[in-house]
Parts: sequence; C-alpha cells; structure tokens
Amino acid sequence: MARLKREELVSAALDLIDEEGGEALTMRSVASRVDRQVSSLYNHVGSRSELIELVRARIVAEIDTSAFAVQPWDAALQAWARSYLTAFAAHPNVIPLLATTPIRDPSTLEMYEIVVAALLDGGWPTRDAVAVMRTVEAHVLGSALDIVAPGDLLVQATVAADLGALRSALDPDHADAYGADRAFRLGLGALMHGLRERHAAIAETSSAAGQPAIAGDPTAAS
Amino acid sequence: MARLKREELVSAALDLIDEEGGEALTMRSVASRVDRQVSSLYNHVGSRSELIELVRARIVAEIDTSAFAVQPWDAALQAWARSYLTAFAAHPNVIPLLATTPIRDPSTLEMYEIVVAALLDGGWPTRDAVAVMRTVEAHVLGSALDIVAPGDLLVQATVAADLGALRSALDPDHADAYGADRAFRLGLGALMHGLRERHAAIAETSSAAGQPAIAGDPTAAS
DNA sequence: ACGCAAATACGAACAGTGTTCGTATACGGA
DNA sequence: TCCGTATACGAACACTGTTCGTATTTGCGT
Repeated sequence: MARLKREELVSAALDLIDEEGGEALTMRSVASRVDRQVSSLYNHVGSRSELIELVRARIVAEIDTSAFAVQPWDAALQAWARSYLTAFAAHPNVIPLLATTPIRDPSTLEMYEIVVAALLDGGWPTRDAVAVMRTVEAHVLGSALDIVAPGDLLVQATVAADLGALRSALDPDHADAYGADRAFRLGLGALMHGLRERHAAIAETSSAAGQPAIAGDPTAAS
Repeated sequence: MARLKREELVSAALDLIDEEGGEALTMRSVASRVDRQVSSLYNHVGSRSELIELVRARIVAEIDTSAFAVQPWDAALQAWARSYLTAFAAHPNVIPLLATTPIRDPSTLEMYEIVVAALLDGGWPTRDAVAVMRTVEAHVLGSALDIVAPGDLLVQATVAADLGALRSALDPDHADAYGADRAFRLGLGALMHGLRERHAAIAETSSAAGQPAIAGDPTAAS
C-alpha cells in the first residue's frame, strides 16, 4: 500500500466536496476514498477543521495577484477581485465551508499582505488601505455565497407567494449562478468607481495639506 | 407546566446562540433551556433547520424597510443596507448559521419584494433591479461575515509572520469588529456612489431612446 | 361541569458524527 | 540488515439530529 501523502488527502477532500457537497465531507467518506481507515487520517491531519483549512490553501493558491505588480491599484484590485471570485466559483460547494470558518491559513495572509502593500503604494492612506481590502473581499465573499445559493428556490417561492415586482423582474432563465455573477460584476464595477472617486478626493486634499491626518470620520463621504 | 409556545423556542434558541455561539445550538441544549425533553421540541418545530429559519425571521423583522416609501431609491437603499447590517451585527454568532443555509423564510422574500419594487419605481430597468439588490445584499452579508471573523487572530498572525505592510496598516486597537464596520461603511459609500453614477447614465440613454433594451453586456461599465 | 379529541410531553432507541487510544505493521535511512 | 519512526488499524467514547409509541395534559364544545 503506497504511502499516503498529505496532498492526496486534500485532493480527495476537494473532489468529495465538489461531487457531493460540503456536508458529505466526513472523515469516514474521505477515508474510504483514499482507501484507509478513519483513524489513519489523523496521522496526516490534526482535525477535520485543519483539513478544510488545507482545502482553503489549495483554492487560494489559484487566486491571481500578479496584477498588483504591473498595473495601477484600481485595475489590479478589480482583477484580483475577479480572480478571487472565479477561484471560489470553481468550487461552489466549498464556499459555505470556507466563508464561516476563521482563517488560519498562512498563504491567505500572504495574499492580504500583497494587496495592502499595493494599495499603500498606490497612494491610499494607511487608515484606509486595510478597509478597502476588507470591503472588496467582503463583496467577493458575499457574492460567492450568492452564487452557491439555489436561485431556483427563489423563483419557486416567488411564484408561490404574491410577489409581483420581484417575479416580473426576475429573469427565470438566469436567476441562478449566472444572475449572481452578473450582479457581482455590476456591483464590483460600481464599487471600484466609488473607490476611484474617493481615492482622487483624498489625493487632492493630501497634496493640499501635506500629510493628511483627516479630521472626523473618513468614511463620511457620501 | 405552562404550555410551550413556538416563539419561546425561538427566543431560547436566539439567546443560546448569542451567549454560547452557533455550534452550541443543539436540540438538547435548547431543550434544557426551556425545561423540556429533546423529543418534545419536535411538537413545535419540524427540525433544527426550521428552528434556524425561524431565528432568521426574527432577525429579518428588525430590518427597517420604511425608507423605501418616503425616500429616493439611493438613500433608501443605503439606509436599508445599514439597517440590514445592524440587525445582523446585533447577533454576530447567528451570521454563520444564516449566511450558508438557503432561505426558506417567506418574510425575507417579502423584504426582497419591497426593495425590488422600489428600485423599479426609482427608474432602474427590469434587467438590473434584481442585480442591484443582490449585489448590495451580498455586500452586506460579506461584511457581516467580516464582522464575526475574529480580528485579533489576524493581528496575531500578522506579527508572527513577516507581513510588514499589513502590520503597519493595521490599527491594532481597531482591527476587530469596529474595523469591519468602518470597512463596511467605506465600501457601501463607494458602492452607492457607483450605483448612482450608473443609474444616471442609464436614465440618460433611456430618455434618448425611449425604452432602453440596452445592447451588449450592461455590466460592462468600468 | 363533563367528556372527548387534539396537542403536548416523555423516554428509549437509532444511525450518524469527530476524535482518541493502544497496538501492530511497514517503511526508509544508517 | 537493523532500528527508529511514520503509518495503519480497530475498537471505543461522547456527541449529534431524528423517530417512535405511549402517556399525559390541555382546551373546547356540549
């Protein structure tokens, strides 16, 4: 019996989730998939949570952050968000598993580092850089959850109840993941538009008054 | 022994989640809290999932949609998003439970109806109304998940690893829920800014060519 | 006030789950 | 070849949600 490697375990887990959903990821199911007994898994992985965290690392590795090195902050940020969502959307069943559990994976933190460094380099003040990244990531994550949500259920409930406006506005053919992706792109475009605006405003006041140290609540810009 | 009402069960569940977290919501724990045996609960609730869905209804009821009746679409939408996040943030431990499970609660659908109707009334084309609502909701939900994520863990890992830019940009005192809320407000402001811009652009082309029927991908606006 | 039907409470049981333990086996480097 | 170590194993534990048959209690119509 060939020696079991950690990466095989992660692959088995990811395949299992992709094929049968996140609740199907039991230690017993993955054990039978790699043709071992349950207790053997604990020689390679400390717990089920840790296994999930390894799956996260596998997916995060697919996110492309190269744009930050060669493009201005806004284009790079948008490309990053797109790649982020694409990586998650490729494994929709994993999303609920990753969205709720706290991040312990170091590679994810390295990604944060790249993004924040690029934002600072792009002229964002220290106060806002982390907030900008967080809000863009939140947008991506929320949209990812929207993708995994069964859209047909929404349509079904809509016709059952008395929801006129919603039903007429819902395109029945595209209320599913496609609709979610469309909503994501629309929202991301709007979000980036607003961020560019804010960035420009900050740069202006900054150049007019040396180092900013903005007074009051910096998020008050309507 | 006083007769057990459904709402008492929901209250007990919500209290339990607030105090001890979402994983602590076991049928046995809520049973002991209402001083019953486990099997008795199933006389009032079909399953644990249904109980969670009732908790969702309780929280959704706190979201204020009154602004749609008296304010223009953009101000109302922003007020709705704020109220939405506030309602969830009041019960952070519930967020992971609700973010992942599909929505079966009818009152939530009624809320969607109100929002979409207001957007249509505000001049948004049928194609985009649902997308606008979805993306704003996704932003709220993603930010809510950001709030529940333990921020101190991020800081801790940041100092442990070699993440210079991130560490220097992170305000150690406010890397927690406060920072998440700041990021949310910043992002929501930017998002609304972009949506207003897009709405104005659409209204312009619409008035120039009767009913729009926009050609090409309507989300292509950079 | 009575009786009856329906709602509720109960305890035991079942099939799952993640995890731990002690022990046996097989591998891989010296 | 030999020895230490990593791996594999099976049984067991404490949980979980849910179902079942059977008491008990409630509230309503008479």
